[in-house]
Amino acid sequence: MHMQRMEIVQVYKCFCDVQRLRILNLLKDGPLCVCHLVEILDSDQVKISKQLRYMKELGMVEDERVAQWKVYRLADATNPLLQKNLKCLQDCYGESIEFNKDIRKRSAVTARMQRENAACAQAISA
Amino acid sequence: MHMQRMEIVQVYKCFCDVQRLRILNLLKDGPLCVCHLVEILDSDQVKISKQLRYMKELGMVEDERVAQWKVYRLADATNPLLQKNLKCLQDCYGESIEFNKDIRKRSAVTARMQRENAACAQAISA
DNA sequence: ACCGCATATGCGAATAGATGCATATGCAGC
DNA sequence: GCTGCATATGCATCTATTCGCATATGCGGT
Repeated sequence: MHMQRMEIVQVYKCFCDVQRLRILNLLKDGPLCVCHLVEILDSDQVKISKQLRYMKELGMVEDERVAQWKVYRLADATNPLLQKNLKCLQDCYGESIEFNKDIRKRSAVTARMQRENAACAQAISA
Repeated sequence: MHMQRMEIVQVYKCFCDVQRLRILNLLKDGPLCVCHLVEILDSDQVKISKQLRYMKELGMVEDERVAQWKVYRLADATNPLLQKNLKCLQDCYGESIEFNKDIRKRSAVTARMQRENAACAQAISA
C-alpha cells in the first residue's frame, strides 16, 4: 500500500468496512481527533488508529498534530464521488449502519469534551 | 467468501476493481453472456469467469444457463445503492473509466453477434 | 529527567483477493 | 461416443487486509 491521491478504487476500498464508513460519515461534518472517534464508535484506540492509517494511505483522510492530539479530517471533502456516495448511503441506510446515531452521539461527545477537556475540544475546532 | 444477499459492504467490495465496475455498468443495461464481456472488455475468458464468480459470491450478479452459454445479469437491478452508485460513477468519471466506451462497444458487439452468432444473441435477449 | 495522557507501530498468524497456467466440465451436433 | 465451442475450476504463488497483543513514540506538565 502506498497511494495518496484519491482514486476511484481507493474510495471504494475505504468503503469496504462499516467502521470506516462511519468514520467518513463523522468526518464529513468536520474534523475529529482519535479520542472522539474511539468514544463515538465505542471501539479501541489501536483499532481506530489503524483504520485511520489505512484511510490515510488510501488518500481519504489527512491528519494534523495539535498538542498531544491528532486531528483527522477528510482529505478532500469536496470530492463529488465521496460526497455523493456518502449521501447515497445516508439516504439508503442511514439508520441501519448507525450513521444517524453516530451523528447524534458526536454532538453529545463534543459537548461533554467542551466541558471536561477544553484543550481537546479546542484542538478540533481550530 | 460466501454470501448471497446484497449487503452494503459487499457492494463496495464489488466496486473495488475497475473491471468489475465496467461489468456492472454493462449489465445494468441488460444481461450478457461471458463471451460478450470478454470481447467488450478485451480480456480473457478465465479472468472474466473468475470476476463473475466473485461477483456472484458477493450477491451482485446471477447466472442462468442457456444452451452452451451462461447469461449473467444483475441480481437486483433495482437496488438503490447500486443504481445510485453506478449513476454517480457515470456522472463523475464516465469517460475516464471507459463506461461510455464500453456501452458503445456493447452495441457494436451485440449487433455483430446478431448476424454472426444468432443463437448466442438469442440467449441474452430471452 | 519523569510521569501520564494520546496516539502510533511492530509482529505473527489468519484470511482474503489477484494472477498465471493448466485442465476440467457442460452442451450441441454429428 | 467424439469433437468443438463456451465456460468453470484447481492449484501454486503473491500481495493485501485483518486481528490481537505488546510496546513504542510524542507531547505537556512537574
